Amino acid sequence: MSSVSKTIPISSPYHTHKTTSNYAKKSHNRFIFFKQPRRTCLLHSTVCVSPSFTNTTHSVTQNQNAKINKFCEMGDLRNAIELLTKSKSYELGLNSYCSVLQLCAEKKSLEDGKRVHSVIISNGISVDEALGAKLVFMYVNCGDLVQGRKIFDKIMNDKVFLWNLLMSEYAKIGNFRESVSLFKKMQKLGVVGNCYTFTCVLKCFAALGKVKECKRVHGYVLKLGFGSNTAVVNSLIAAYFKFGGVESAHNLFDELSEPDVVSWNSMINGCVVNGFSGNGLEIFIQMLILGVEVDLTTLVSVLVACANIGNLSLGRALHGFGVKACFSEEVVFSNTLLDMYSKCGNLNGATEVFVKMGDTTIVSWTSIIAAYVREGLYSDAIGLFDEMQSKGVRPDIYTVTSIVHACACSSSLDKGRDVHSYVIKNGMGSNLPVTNALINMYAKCGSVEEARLVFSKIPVKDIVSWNTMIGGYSQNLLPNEALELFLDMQKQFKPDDITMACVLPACAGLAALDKGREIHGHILRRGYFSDLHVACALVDMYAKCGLLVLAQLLFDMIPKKDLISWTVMIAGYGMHGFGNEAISTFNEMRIAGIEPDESSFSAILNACSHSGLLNEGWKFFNSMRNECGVEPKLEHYACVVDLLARMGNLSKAYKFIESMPIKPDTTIWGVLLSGCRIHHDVKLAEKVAEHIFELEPDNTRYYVVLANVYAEAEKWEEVKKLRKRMQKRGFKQNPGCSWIEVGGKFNIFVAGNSKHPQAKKIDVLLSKLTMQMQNEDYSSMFRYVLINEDDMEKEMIQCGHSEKSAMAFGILNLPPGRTVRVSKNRRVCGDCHEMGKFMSKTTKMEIVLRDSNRFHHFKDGLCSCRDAFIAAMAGFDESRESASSIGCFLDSKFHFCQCLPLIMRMDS
DNA sequence: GTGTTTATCC
Repeated sequence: MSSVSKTIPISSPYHTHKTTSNYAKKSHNRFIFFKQPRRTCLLHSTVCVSPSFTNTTHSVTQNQNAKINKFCEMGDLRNAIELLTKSKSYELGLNSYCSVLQLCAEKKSLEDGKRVHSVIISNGISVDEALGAKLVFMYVNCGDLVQGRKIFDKIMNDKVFLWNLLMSEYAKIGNFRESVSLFKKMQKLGVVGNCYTFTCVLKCFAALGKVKECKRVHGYVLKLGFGSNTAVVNSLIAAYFKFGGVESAHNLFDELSEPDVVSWNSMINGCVVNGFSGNGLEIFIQMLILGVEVDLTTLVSVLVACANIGNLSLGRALHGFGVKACFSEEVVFSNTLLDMYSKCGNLNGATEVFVKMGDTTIVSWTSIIAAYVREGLYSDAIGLFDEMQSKGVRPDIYTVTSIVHACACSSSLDKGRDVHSYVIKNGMGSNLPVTNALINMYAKCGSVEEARLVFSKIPVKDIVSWNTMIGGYSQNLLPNEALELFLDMQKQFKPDDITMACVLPACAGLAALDKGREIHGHILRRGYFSDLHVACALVDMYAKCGLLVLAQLLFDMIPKKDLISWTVMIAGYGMHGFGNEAISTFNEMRIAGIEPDESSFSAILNACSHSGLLNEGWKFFNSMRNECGVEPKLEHYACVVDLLARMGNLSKAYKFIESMPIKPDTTIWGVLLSGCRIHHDVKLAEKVAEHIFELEPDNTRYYVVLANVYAEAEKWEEVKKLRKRMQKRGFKQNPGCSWIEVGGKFNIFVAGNSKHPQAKKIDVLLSKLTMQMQNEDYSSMFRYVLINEDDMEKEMIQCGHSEKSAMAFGILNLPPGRTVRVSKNRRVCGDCHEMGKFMSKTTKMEIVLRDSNRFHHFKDGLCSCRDAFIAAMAGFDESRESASSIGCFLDSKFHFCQCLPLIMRMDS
């Protein structure tokens, strides 16, 4: 780096055009810049055309042949062919045909070549080795590989150069198999290869992923004495890098007596491709120190290295370097440069390069589109994509992948579908990056069915396909599907760190602690904890499975915590009711120099809600915009309304909602409605409810809340009216359900269903405990009279007390000292909440109950949710009012997945 | 020799 800036005065790359040529001359004595030499014709120098004059009339023949040769020498193909065609067969020597064919080949004129060939045929010339070779060369060089091969097979030439020609031609079109099979045939016939043969065959074996064959060729090459041939060793270096043999490649390079620019480039590129960009840069600097010539390839590789490690300053220097070396007109240079700026986070630089480009290719467009996507400017990226197409540039797989990603990130489902049909129409449907991006797009846009459809149609899936689909299920709150797919995947693939990060949220969603622990073991064995994504997902999983202490322990083990890790921990404390711990963690984060974002403010405000910390909540809310420049969203306003309403500041909460700069949704009004219920404000409740019914007339849950408000005020007429209004809408609710994992097996208790094998034992225990509770006057906690059961639909009122049964099952089946961990898909009912406390006191067992909103730790007759809230709500179960009152009223993203665990046995 | 796909939090 320093050597670059010492020798080259770096000014802005954009202002160097005028002085370019002068500067290039000046720097010539230190660095030699050159563009790649044009591929010279190999055959021109190696083919000896035997001058065989077998025909009669010496002077005429000589005359015609000499004229043709003269035309050929001057490159006048038209006249050469004209003369050839006009001449009589006996006037022409083989030499003339060869010369004309050679010129056709050089001019890449297949039409003319074919004409010469037909003249040869009609003249009845027998094609000898030399003429045959020329014909093959002409056809191959003019792009007709098939015809060339046909003639080659007829003449069976033993000249190496023809074999090399065909091999390299097949390699060029990507038919490495054919190239390799020619090599094998050649060996069978005893044709000894030369350096061109081996460079080509190494390339082919490397491309085919044949490690063993490459090593065999390596040995063969040494035996034949090509071990010090720079070109051959260069191919060996490239081959070893291809298989990750970084050390072998280095050894080969070190032993090279005369490394050329290709050797250096191979080393740099090999390092960069294998993830050692830093080493690549070091080698480049070595090159500069030694004064080795630097070419376009070198610059391109080094720019990629800069992009990989985000070294913008070196990238800029190389920009100037390249401009001075006259590479600015090279599309490849500009494309790489563009991408470097983008990957180093400098969109302006990337855009400037793009705008100033003379010629652009599909790569340029893809790079600039990817640059916008990288910056989160999705609609601009989509706009560029459309502009590109309107200019007649057809998107390829790379472009499509990038734009599908943009659709995924901006939830542009319709555009995504458009691109999908383009993919199908253009036969890109079998490209894995494309299909994987499509799966991701559908999943991110919430259309899991379409995602699954694309996934199912892939015949050979890679690990990205599996990870994407598993993650898609997790994100769409389908943890059972995610875990099921995770099991399927393991039949074919070893999960990697990304798989872990994709599947852990599913464990968290189901509170599947045993499965989570199993995955944790996997993570430890494979050393995945060092990955931040994995570590955060693990902390989150343990927090959501109720093991807050373990979550905290793991969190402390994360060496470099980022915003997400802090947010996970803050949210973890919050959902367990540790508001003060959440606050101190939040403060610690800020001291660590990490600026909070929307999500971390959600986490801390929710934590305040769960712990009823009104003043603190206000403080955080105000600091959002004022100190941190984060614009509050609906979820943040909802937390403040929750805090105000819970504390009885109902009119203040109402005014707060009215003053909101964004339109309040039903959640916000619903939170206030719940507050009205707790504080028995019928009038305000009616007013608030009308706002809700206007916004969401079909959401019956708020009718239920209002019905409870009326019932508690004994306004039975109003309850009746409301019930009629509700019946018109219809009322449906999923069953309440609780589950407990014992010995890796899920035991599910559905409300009102007593089909569990241990139902009798559970009933006996619960009856016994209920009796004890009544004796100890626990029932006095139930202050409210329930709405008359006959008045309301039965299923609406029935709680079924599934959590009670699950807790009882845990007590009966777990050894003493173990914590009973129960999860519920809805809010805990007040009755069961009291039972939980009582159980923890009489059995001396700790019970952790996760409801749809938060955790309740029952210990020694107390609950972590603090019973201040219980007094206001006791006796009301969640089936009558789902935005109930333990903890906060909120139904935000903060809530747990409300799915039931369908997989009964999780052991794989 | 340049460009593309998967993950953690609220």
